[in-house]
Amino acid sequence: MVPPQPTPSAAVPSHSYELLDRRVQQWIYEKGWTQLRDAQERAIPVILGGADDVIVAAATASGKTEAAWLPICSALLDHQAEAGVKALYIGPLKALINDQFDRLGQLCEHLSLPAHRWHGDVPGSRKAHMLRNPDGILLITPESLESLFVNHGPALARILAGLRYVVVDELHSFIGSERGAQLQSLLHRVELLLRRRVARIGLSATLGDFTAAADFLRPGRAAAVKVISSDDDNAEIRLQLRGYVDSRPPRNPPPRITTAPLLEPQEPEDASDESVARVAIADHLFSALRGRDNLVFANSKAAVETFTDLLNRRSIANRVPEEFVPHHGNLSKELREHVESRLKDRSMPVTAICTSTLEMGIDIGSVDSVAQLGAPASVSGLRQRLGRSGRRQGQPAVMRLYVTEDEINERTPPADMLRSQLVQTIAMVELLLEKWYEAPDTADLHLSTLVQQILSVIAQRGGAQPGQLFDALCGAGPFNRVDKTSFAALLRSLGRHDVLSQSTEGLLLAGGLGDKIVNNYAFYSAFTSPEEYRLHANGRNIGSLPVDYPIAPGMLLIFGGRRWKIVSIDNRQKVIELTRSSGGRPPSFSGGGGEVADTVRQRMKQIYHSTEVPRYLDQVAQQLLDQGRSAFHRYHLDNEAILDWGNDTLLFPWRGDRIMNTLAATFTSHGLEVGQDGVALTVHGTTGKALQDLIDELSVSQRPSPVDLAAKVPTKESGKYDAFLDEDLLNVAYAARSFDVAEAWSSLKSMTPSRPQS
DNA sequence: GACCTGCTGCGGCGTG
Repeated sequence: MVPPQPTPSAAVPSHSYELLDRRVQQWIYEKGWTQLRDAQERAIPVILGGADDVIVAAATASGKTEAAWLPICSALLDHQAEAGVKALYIGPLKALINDQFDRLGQLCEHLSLPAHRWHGDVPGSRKAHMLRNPDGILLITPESLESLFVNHGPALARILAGLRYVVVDELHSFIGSERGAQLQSLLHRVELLLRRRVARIGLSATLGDFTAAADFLRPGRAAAVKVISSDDDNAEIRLQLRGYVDSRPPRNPPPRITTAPLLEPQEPEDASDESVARVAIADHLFSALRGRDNLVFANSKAAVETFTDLLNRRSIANRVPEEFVPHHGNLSKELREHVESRLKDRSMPVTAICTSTLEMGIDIGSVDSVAQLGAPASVSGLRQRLGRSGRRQGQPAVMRLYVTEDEINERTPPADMLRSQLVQTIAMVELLLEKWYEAPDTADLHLSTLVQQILSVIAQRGGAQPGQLFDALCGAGPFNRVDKTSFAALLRSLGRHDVLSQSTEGLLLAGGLGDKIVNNYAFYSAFTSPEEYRLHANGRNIGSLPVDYPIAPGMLLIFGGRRWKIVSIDNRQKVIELTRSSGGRPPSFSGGGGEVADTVRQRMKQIYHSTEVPRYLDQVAQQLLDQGRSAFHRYHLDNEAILDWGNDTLLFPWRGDRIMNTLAATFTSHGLEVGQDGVALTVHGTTGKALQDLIDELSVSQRPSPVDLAAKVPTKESGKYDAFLDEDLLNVAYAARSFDVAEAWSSLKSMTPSRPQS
């Protein structure tokens, strides 16, 4: 006799489980789950309610996506008869959408709920099928959703007719960026199209600021967003900060990689001009990481290539398998997928040397340790990187940080004497341990993305009245910080550039240039990308290279962890043909960096003042910290902000980059020549006395308007469509994005010696 | 000294 089967409801006894549809319970039961995870338990009743916007903040691999899908699928089963797509999932990466599609697919199949994915790599036939049979769940990128508005505008209301939920995955990756502004606009336009509100569900593992995240998810109604934060991430953290002193080898003059990305042939062994510190770091990485799975984060693509090459040559010299592989955004999809599959495969140890490409997204499980080469760019990035290790039960998160400072000689500038890279790294580690993260930067007006959205709404509706556009995008929309006057100026500016034209009835249409822009596939993204050459080797595409310096056949190159020689360059097809070689140099990539936060700089000053030595410093790092503190006191930076340095004067405000930028622009507008150099401003050709006089004068003067200050900055274009904006608009945008006049003035006041009232 | 992400529609051709 067969023993009675336990019912699904007996398998996972909990209140939330009981709320789920019987078919979803059945699926959970068949998966063999014995209980729901904390995030799931708490998210299910809220999401099933269907009316609330929700943020689910929980560590990766904590069942966060199921916390959304179990109740969503459960709710959708009640509305299967309705037409149209019922849930949208928006993901920042194609690879993430593919991952989710595979995982969600099992559940959906069990429930007979259709699931579709839509991004650039999905075949047109699948897309056509979705358009004919819109139903179930649609997994899509923001860019592809944009393309639906542009190319299927009239049909979109029908396609999305049954929409009840929008899920935004990796919510943090969108906040504050042009892409985030685009996403907000798309979500708002979906609701305008359907003439009703649709519940939004944001998922993230690293949100530093729930209020900012809620305000991003539902602008203006952040207080109503329900936040489910599941903090069961208490893995032990093991840190080591290793210091290195770089001395140039005795060759004259020392060649510098940054000035000559591709050099003539040279000896294949460790180039004799390779920095002493790099060689020592590579030696340590080789001995510490080999035989295990690790991620090594470098701060640039060039550094990724350099270290992969150094490590591979150590593998060859030691006759051991090559375990070190590069991963960055310019490598071909094939090479990157190869690295990703090697990381997922536990049978062979592998260490990926990477940029931020492996910070988030695809699920590569947990690695044994993480290394950071050079001072981290941000505390939140550091947290994200650390979180890649220690994700298996009972395993600590292990991170080694490698910081290099230059050897001191008679010409060493004060910023290097201060060992500021090391101190910045310590400040960031301390803040990380205190669970502080940078607040997302939401000051930008995103005018470039507003231009894109104006063109998109016009394409969607076949034209629009200026008032309609303002209402749809600015008034109640996500660009609500752009007022009517600025919006009118923006439209006029676009008209002058032939981006927009206006019919005699006042209807706005795309102009000649606007038409070309909308009808090119590059229109759908809100961000720019440089023109690049494809790199071919033996008929295979191995990646791409921005070419903004002279190149010629015969030149050598390190790329994808291997050494190459350029055979030919096809300027028309934009293809560089390569062949294997024994020498080479890593290429140079140009790109923007991050902004060091105010809190980090203020913490740096505290560290200089303190005598405490963090336990995670190795011996060299301790010596470097000691040297930095000695220099700090020797320069009297504990009491003074100004330091005479030859013909120049250095200013140390110990404030974030935005405030430093505001101070620099202020001094420039008073006729001074100012350079921004990490922790210091270098004021050229002036004395400390003269600078102090100016600071005293400024601190009691009226603060300038940020927009007037921006008018004096020569280059202000940064967004994709900034070229179509008039100077006045660029000034407003630049001021919002790059200045903090109030804090800059408070900094000036603090650098004024307090004088007794006479 | 400086990262990452994304991308339509259509015509033409070959194959089952």
